[in-house]
Amino acid sequence: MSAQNETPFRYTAAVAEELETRWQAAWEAGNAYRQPNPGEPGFDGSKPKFYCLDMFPYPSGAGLHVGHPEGYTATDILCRYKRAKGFNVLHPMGWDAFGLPAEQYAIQTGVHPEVTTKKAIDNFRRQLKRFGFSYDWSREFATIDPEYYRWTQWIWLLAYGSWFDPKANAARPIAELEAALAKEDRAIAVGGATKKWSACTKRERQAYLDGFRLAYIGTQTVNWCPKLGTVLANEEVIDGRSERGGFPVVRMPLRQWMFRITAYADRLISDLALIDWPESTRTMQAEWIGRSEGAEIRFAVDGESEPLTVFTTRPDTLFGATYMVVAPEHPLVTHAIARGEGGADAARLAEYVAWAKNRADIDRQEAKKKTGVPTGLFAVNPATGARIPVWTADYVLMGYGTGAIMAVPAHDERDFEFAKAFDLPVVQVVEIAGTPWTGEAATCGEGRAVHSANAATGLAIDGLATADAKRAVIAWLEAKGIGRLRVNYRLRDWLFSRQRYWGEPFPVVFDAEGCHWPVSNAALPVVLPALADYKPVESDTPQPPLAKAREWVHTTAGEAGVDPALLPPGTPVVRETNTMPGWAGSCWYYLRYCSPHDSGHFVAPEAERYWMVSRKKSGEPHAGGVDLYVGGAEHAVLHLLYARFWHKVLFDLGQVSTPEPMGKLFHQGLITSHAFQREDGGLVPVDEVEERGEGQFFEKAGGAKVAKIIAKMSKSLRNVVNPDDVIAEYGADTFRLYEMYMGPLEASKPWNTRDIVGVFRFLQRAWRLAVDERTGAVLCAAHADPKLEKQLHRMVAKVGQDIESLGFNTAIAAMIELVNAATRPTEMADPAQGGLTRDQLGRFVCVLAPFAPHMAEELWSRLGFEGSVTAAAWPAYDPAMLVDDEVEIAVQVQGKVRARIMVPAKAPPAEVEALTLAHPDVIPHLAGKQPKKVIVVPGRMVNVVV
RNA sequence: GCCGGUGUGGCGGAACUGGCAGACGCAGCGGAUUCAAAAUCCGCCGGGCCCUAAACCCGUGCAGGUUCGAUUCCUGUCACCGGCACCA
Repeated sequence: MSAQNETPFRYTAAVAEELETRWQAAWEAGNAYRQPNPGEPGFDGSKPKFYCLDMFPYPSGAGLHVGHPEGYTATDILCRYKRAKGFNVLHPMGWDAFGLPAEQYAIQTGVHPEVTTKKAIDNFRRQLKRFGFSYDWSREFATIDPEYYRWTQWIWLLAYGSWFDPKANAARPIAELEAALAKEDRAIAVGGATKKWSACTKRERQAYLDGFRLAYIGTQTVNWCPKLGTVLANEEVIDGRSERGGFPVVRMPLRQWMFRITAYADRLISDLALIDWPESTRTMQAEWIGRSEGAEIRFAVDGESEPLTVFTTRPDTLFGATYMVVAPEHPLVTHAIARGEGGADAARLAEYVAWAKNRADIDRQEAKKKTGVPTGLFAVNPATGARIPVWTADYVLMGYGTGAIMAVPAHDERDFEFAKAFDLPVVQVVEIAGTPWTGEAATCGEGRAVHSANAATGLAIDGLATADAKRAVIAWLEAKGIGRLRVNYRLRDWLFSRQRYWGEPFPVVFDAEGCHWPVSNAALPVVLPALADYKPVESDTPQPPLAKAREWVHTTAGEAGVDPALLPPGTPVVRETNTMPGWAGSCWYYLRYCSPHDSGHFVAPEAERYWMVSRKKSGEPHAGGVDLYVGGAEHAVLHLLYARFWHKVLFDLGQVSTPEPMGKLFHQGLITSHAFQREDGGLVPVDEVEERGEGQFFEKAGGAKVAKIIAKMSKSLRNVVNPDDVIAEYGADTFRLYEMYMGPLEASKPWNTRDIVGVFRFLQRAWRLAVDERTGAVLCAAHADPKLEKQLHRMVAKVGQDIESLGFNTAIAAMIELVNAATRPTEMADPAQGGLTRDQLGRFVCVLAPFAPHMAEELWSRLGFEGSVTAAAWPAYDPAMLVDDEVEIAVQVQGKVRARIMVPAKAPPAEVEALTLAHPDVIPHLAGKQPKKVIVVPGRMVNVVV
């Protein structure tokens, strides 16, 4: 007799597959997860709301990997639980489909990105649906949908039409600024001179306003990646290489569209305090923005009309500034070369600058040996009055501060190293307790000022602590008019153009004079033209592929949709051929989900107010809108910073209700895998290794011993797990359960296929509690076992708490414990004896439902309960059931457990003490001595100290 | 170098605000059932000492400290992971 015949109704992969696809179809047909908006039929305004968002995926051609369903399962469990607890739940899904990853895949396969992307989306959708996630698919969209990117362009135009008003510390329409300039006929800087607004040309006015727009065009030193054929944002460059692909990046000046994110630097830092985000991510953002407080000091330079301005965080060390350094790109270096002070030095200087410019960032970082040459110029230290040399060196970066420093070798390691290398003077001006000055090394940190007084200049700070010395020097600088307090940021403006095809076109055109004109909102979207040859141009200079769409590029103002009030319709114009970066669409997609089909607004105001406005327990409004945002930590300073910036612009302009987009953020941990490592550190793919004996691994070829290590999943290591395979072998419910049972959601943890069977067996046991494997009949206990009833209450309470704190692994453990306790022995006279009653099974199934929704729905239906388990309320528990009448407590003597006793839970300490001291296992350890002290922790333990 | 995080059985992990270390799962071992196997059910499962058991001792990276009591708090230290990195 075969096993199949004995237990034909066992829960197997085939059974799982059948019931999972059947229920998925039923849920879809019944719109089980459709969440209406306020004002729509079926909307229940009496319920609280919960907006739970997953980071939407890039639909790559490789399909879903096991990391995607980790976060998605977690949010699905939470959303199902919240629905059962009576919330209106917004839980949408969509596709982040523009940008480099999708485009690179298209280039690899030689198929147009539109085709590959749509195919990839279909595949991702199919895979996600197979997991049974409870998304409201009626809200689905992709960032490549013209009806979506129409609003991406609209938001860009909004930023283009705005400026940052420092007085309001907020964005304002640029029309207000323009009106004020015209009304007051203000004099503005044009070229080197100033001119009245009324006397300025169109182009001059535009250039001036471009200095204020939040989305502006300007010439910047950009990161050009020849291999990718595009420029990249600072955030996309890691150690001089592209974040995507790891290709070298060079820096070059280019006229590009930018976002004035630096205007928001302060608010982007300070508002981090308002949101419930992981500390690590907030720290990373704060460090990326890099606020530092210090002073700006202007040094007079011999023979130069303009002073040399530096930024320093240590103005208190001004007396120790013995030389100055400017970046090789600094304009003063050009002057110095032209002036040729010091004869032969001019040639050396020019040579050094050329060398430094061509030196890749990577080389700069590797060789930290200081290099530099004197400019031949001299500046005056305003504190000492001394003439100090001005050098140029590539350890000073043009992109930070003013691109120039005052060097204080005594108290800065880099300056010290440089001074030693080129024999420049070193003067100690700070005495630091615990770090005596030897002259052998720089002493860094705070202390007291020394050798810092000069009667001639009137500055004397000797003896002052660093903080006071800073204040004193700044006050002196301000009085002298040669410096001031200054806050500096590491953050640069955000480069927003890409020389790629697969992105949103900019809704802007240029006239013959090179002036830019916005496409009017009514003419949106500016649709990405179909282009057969979309490949990026691998070159040393940027060449956007869209330039190849000649008919599209060369058009008229009227054709392009420029407001006739701005430009006559017949004016010949060219379209912008750069496209927006992949980040554009993900900057605001969470808003679109609130009203994805609204054709009149980027988000319907009423929907935005309903879904995005939350209140804290105290009743005050929360700064952030989305109640829970779950995704990987790799976007900590990219997507998550950009989205905050866009949201703040929209907030300032009255388009959204909250200053922050995401109230609570959670990063799921990385799912890693195994790989094998040779003694020399080289990694060996898993399929080239065999196990001989217990935990001993050897390379198949050569037989060298290798060690099993944890590594990221990668194609080259052939340790990538495909979710489809796992679902085929065990079903979606098992997959969901396995990923949630692996460990804490936030921890990175290794995939171990062998362990999956554990949760599969749990589901089989749960099934067996309700279904007779031999007959398929429903099986229920006739009478409730009081002990099991109590455990069921505890399980309901524990799982509910654990879901709210995202502790899914322990929640599952609690369910397993209950099922183990309720499991019947193999040989049972009457299957209706033991196990759980129908009522108990119903409650268990409700708790199981968020985790394994398909099995839960099937059991719910088989047990004959009304409706769908997806609509059932979360079971109540009786708090009285959570406490025991009698508890076992540990009895310790000198902190060591010597006995265990059963006592009533509410036994008075004196009684416990008496029981303890009389205990036969305790008496020998007292050794006849009188206990000094007895500590009783009610319900837990008792400790006797002798 | 700086910042953040993590170190618990053979493995993944559990342990609420300091209170019985190792829940739950995997692997392993033993038993019941079976002609046999699978499946199922029951039991054991950190180390030492020991024929076995009781008892005892050790044990949460390492070394100290605070405490009646430390995986949990403090100091130092090592290792690994992530981020930043000539940022003035």
